[in-house]
Amino acid sequence: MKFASWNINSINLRKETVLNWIIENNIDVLGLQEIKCENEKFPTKFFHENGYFVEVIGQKSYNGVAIISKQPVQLSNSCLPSLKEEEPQARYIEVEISNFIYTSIYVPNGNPIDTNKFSYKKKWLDCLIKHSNDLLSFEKPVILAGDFNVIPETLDCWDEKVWENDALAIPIIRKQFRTIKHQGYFDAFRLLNGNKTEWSFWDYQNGSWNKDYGIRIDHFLINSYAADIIKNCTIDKKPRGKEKPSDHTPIVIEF
DNA sequence: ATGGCCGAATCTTTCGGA
Repeated sequence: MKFASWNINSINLRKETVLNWIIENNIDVLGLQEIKCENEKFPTKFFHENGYFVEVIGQKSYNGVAIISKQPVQLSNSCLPSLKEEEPQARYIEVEISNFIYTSIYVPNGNPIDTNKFSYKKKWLDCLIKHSNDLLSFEKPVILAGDFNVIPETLDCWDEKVWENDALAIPIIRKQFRTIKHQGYFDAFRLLNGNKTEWSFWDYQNGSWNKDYGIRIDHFLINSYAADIIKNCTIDKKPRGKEKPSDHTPIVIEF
């Protein structure tokens, strides 16, 4: 069973790219972030016609998450439960599929750090900490997948100095990411690949792709039931080098 | 970071992203 996650930066601009990639790579379940459209504007029919099921939590212009799958999934959450009353942004979808719990997560960026965007990120991560802990009560594999907007450690970016005061790497945010892990989750990429340095995002600006100025901010955090059966975890950097790419490249996990 | 982009919508600018 192969799962993937991809911040696609507009699904309507890149629906063919997504379809071709999941077919070529034999992906069973794909979580998308930054679809940047409302539910009605999602290319649901396009994926149905090509044999895939779709679950969408969209919003106008920004954010938005979705799940595309070969088999039908059961929607278990369309928002972080403790944020439900006050959350206007589409950043979380959770499904059950063939004994797995799978998510597509889009954590707020949080910059600049002296604004309410940063406090919103901290609050959002606190709600994710709580919910991820609740998910550990299920005695089955749980995969928290998505764009966490967190550079977990120094070796996850091309130059630590550039990021040291950024909302993606500042100590308090890294600590929240570690708190999720301490509760009972593993960073699947680290678990399988040791200290390998690979990136999942390269900025459109500054010629970052050509200079390989990247960061690793897209992650799979998996519980012990998932760690028991994991086969591999990779970052497929090829899509980032193609025409009209997203600024993120997909990550893949296999069981 | 010499400086360099890209997407949706408000559409020849603005805002958000990382």
